[in-house]
Amino acid sequence: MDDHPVFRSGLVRIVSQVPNLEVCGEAETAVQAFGGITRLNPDLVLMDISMPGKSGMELMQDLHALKPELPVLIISMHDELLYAERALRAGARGYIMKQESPDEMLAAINKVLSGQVYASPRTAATILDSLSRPRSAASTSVLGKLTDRELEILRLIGRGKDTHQIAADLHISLKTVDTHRSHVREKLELKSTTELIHYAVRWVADE
Amino acid sequence: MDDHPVFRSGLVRIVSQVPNLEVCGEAETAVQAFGGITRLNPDLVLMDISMPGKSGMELMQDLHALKPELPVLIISMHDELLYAERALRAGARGYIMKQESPDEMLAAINKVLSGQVYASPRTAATILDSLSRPRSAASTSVLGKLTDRELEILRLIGRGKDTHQIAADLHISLKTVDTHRSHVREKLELKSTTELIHYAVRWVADE
DNA sequence: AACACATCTCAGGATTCGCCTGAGTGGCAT
DNA sequence: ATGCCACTCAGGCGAATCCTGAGATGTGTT
Repeated sequence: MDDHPVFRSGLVRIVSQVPNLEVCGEAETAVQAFGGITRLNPDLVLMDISMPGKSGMELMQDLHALKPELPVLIISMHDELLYAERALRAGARGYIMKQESPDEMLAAINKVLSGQVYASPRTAATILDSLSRPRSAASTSVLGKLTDRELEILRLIGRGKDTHQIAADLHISLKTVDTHRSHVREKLELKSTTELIHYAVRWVADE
Repeated sequence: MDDHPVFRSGLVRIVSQVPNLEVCGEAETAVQAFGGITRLNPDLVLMDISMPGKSGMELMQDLHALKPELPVLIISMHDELLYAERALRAGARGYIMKQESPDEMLAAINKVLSGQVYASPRTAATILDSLSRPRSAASTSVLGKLTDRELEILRLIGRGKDTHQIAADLHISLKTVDTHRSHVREKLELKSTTELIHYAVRWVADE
């Protein structure tokens, strides 16, 4: 699943070239993906987590709750260790970046299919490192203190969305978005709304 | 040029399917692209620009300085009118989003190849609208429409100051700052406060 | 099983903020 | 002198924000 048709086309081609692999379905949105997965019952799901509207992370969690044994490989466009860790924690079996070569993509796919977990060496090293030092790092950055939902809202704020749009996108109450905003402001020690937006925009700018 | 090999692969396939189109080279980085373009002398360049990094924008300008007549179609992952306008101003002949379908990609490519400028209907409408308002011919940018005071306010907003701080800094009434803000919003056609801050922060970021 | 804890969700009320209308002053050009 | 523009500010109304509190769910602990 990916909301970039051309990228998806390229990925399908790469996967199809391998004899024992076959693409049984594609999806552009979270709902399409969910429907397709329940209907087609695939052996593996390739998923981009940076998608418009619904959070890919949320879909990841729902999917994992529905089919815990279904391996999912996350294909992300950002090199965020933060995302990788959260994705794996949400039940993903692998995390790879869009920048990677087709060969590396196939390697990741095969590894996940065989039951192993895939992560780039750098990602793996950092995650293992953070596990060995549970509390000291306290998350390399203040952003680590934020929950998945809070991080998602911060990202949407950074993209220029106001509270109403965010509520609509996430299908939750305006009041809920409000609460998340407050928590983000509190955790990040931002005094005003302006500072919050300022921080969010700058953070999103250097994803 | 794109730093996502799989996306590039998909794009190459789509372009290759059209009889009279041929891909003569690919590049992953700016330097590769520059070398390839001077060596292969293509009729058209398809380029992804990761705007936040700003390097794509600079490359666009350099490229245009080197070969002003070479048409460039920007493929961006951002649905940002601000980016589209900047890209076209930097010499690009078209601006399309990664979310678009292969058909739309081909339509854009053909349009640019035939010498026309491509932009999505929404993007085109906004840009044309801004051009249809005569105003001072001296202003190459929408920012030119702003008065000195308004520009100053916008800069302070971009630095993360809220209305109260700005009023204090400038030793004027909160209401006056309020009025300036309204005028800025009006001239820049920004719908909400969030968009205003969003615009301001990014403008300040690449002063 | 019982418990504490975190997360996500939402509401009500107090307050502030943003937005719109209107308006006064001073500079500058025709 | 007149018109235009930039800058300044106030009042009022609706909207957004901030704070407090709280229910539901899931997770991990004892």
